[in-house]
Amino acid sequence: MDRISVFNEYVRRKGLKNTNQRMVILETFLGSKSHYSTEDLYMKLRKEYPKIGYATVHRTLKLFAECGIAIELNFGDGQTRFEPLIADQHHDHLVCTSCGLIVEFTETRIERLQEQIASQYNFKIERHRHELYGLCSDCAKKQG
Amino acid sequence: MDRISVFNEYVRRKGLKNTNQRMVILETFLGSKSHYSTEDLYMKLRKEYPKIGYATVHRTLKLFAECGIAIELNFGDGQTRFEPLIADQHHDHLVCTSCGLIVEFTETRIERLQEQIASQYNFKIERHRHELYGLCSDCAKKQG
DNA sequence: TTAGCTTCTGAATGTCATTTTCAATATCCT
DNA sequence: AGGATATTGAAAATGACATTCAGAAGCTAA
Repeated sequence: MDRISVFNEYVRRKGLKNTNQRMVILETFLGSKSHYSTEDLYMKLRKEYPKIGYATVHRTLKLFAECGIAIELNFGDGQTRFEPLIADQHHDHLVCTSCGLIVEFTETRIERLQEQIASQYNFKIERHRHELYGLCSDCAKKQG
Repeated sequence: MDRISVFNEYVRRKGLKNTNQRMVILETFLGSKSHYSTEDLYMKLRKEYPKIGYATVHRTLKLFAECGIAIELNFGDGQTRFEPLIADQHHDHLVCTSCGLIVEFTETRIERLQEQIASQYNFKIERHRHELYGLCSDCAKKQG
């Protein structure tokens, strides 16, 4: 089931309504590989739909996270970012602390070790966050 | 060098001053295993030192992070927490999403894999964040 | 020790992302 | 279509964090 269907399904099940704004936001959100903050997406949408409200964008992004087609990311810069999520395609992030570049990685060996740790402590893991912060190759060159 | 000395050293080197409030905050901060938010520590201190200000607690915690005797943690609940840090004793966290329990873990195999990933992408890692979210054994029992 | 300079403190205020409110509007169901 | 209910967008509220400022306290040199 694609993400648009997942969203529609969720909206129906919850007795919510399917509005133009939500569709427009969804399409724009899915049609990019970016990690949008509310601000980012709002600015992008405003070019084509000047009447759209900031609060609507924000509420809709939260809704995406709620229904599982997006996840909230928080890299500690005081801005929550939202990332379109593909079912069963988990990944983690490398974040350049200089230019803000975000690179995704997956490492199944780490995932397995996580499970071991969880069972050691009798935790039932729901999700995790794993971020590596440092300089990307370009910034490392520039800044020594 | 213990953490009090590290702090005093830092204060001296930076031309800052050694005040009563800072000492009181430092002692309380180090004398607990908690992961304090500014609010938490402020409330705790207030019992014994009612005149201490929120801003002072907050500024001092930032100072601890600055001089390396604490790190800022962010578990995505909108509150920055500060953790007393022991030099060379890095660890990551298991966080119970139900009761808020925080358990620390270390796993050198994961650390090694991280380094491999970083070099794959030509990143120069400065720090990382690795958190596993889920239910602790108690909450898992209670909530099924 | 004191004078004099600098930093610190605490209360108040500012800032910024996010959330809520509310009246007008749009959607959905029958 | 009619009517109940959710949504929208502008504005205001919230909450964590940061800054300001005047008075207080720490530091340094003589």
